[in-house]
Amino acid sequence: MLSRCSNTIKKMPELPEVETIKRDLEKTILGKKIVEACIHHPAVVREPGPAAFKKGLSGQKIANILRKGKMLILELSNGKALAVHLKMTGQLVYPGNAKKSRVSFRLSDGKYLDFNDNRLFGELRLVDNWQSLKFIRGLGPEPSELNLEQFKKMLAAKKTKIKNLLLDQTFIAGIGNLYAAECLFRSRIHPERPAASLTEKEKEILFKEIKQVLEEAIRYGGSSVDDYVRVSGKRGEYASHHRVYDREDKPCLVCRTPIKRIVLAGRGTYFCPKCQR
DNA sequence: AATGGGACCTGCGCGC
DNA sequence: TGCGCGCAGGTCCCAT
Repeated sequence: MLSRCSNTIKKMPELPEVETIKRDLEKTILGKKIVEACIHHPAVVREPGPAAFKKGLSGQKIANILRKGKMLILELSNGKALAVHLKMTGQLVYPGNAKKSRVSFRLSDGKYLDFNDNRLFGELRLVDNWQSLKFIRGLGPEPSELNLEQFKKMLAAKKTKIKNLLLDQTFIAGIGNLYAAECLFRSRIHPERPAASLTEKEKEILFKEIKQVLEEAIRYGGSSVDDYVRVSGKRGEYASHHRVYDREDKPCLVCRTPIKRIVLAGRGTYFCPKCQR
């Protein structure tokens, strides 16, 4: 039997974590100017080239900060935007030390905003028009902007497994592997159920749980399982509220049945085989 | 057309 | 004790 310790699990920031970072950034760096971008590892700068990236950022005020799904957008005073995707191990830390960062931004207050990213999956893009980014254009609706009727319509005729659908950013924005597991557990829905097979009642419950879990996680500052930290470097406090994620073989918190782990869409999927049908 | 799997990466736990 | 393998996951891309 494979056993996984919880600290081997890498978890990327999902909607609640990125939203927490967005709010932290609003409190700390909004309105400040980027004096200089120091690129320590060019791989994370996806567009444009390093020179144009530095030039386009230099002297620009951070005018507005938005989140779209798991993507952060920093709108700049020159009309361009810095789009940031943290992927799995990306972090934005302020004030940083500019030492282990992939890119650090020296701000007008003399401090650094560090972009850290062990695994180099993260993406920084300086663009003229963030709305036209392919990822943004493909994004499904934000859970918070969705009503029940729309959600029901979206599920209709979908034969895909419900878990896979929740992970699909073009279907709904911001849910990742951890929150998909938590939402389905609380809704008592088996992750492999074809989406369209959910009863009206189940669709209502799932809709409600998605909103509730995400809101709750935001209130706790997100889930720090491994790499995710808040802008201050502090951990999010939601992980202790997880009920099913990363609990393989541990007793279900409702019925004591051992939690099962299967692989769906290449992702570890945790569920209670008794509660979730 | 929808679905699935590999690539991209690195750090860490575990097995030998 | 030490080393190397396999796994973790979001998104893109390609094959079926």
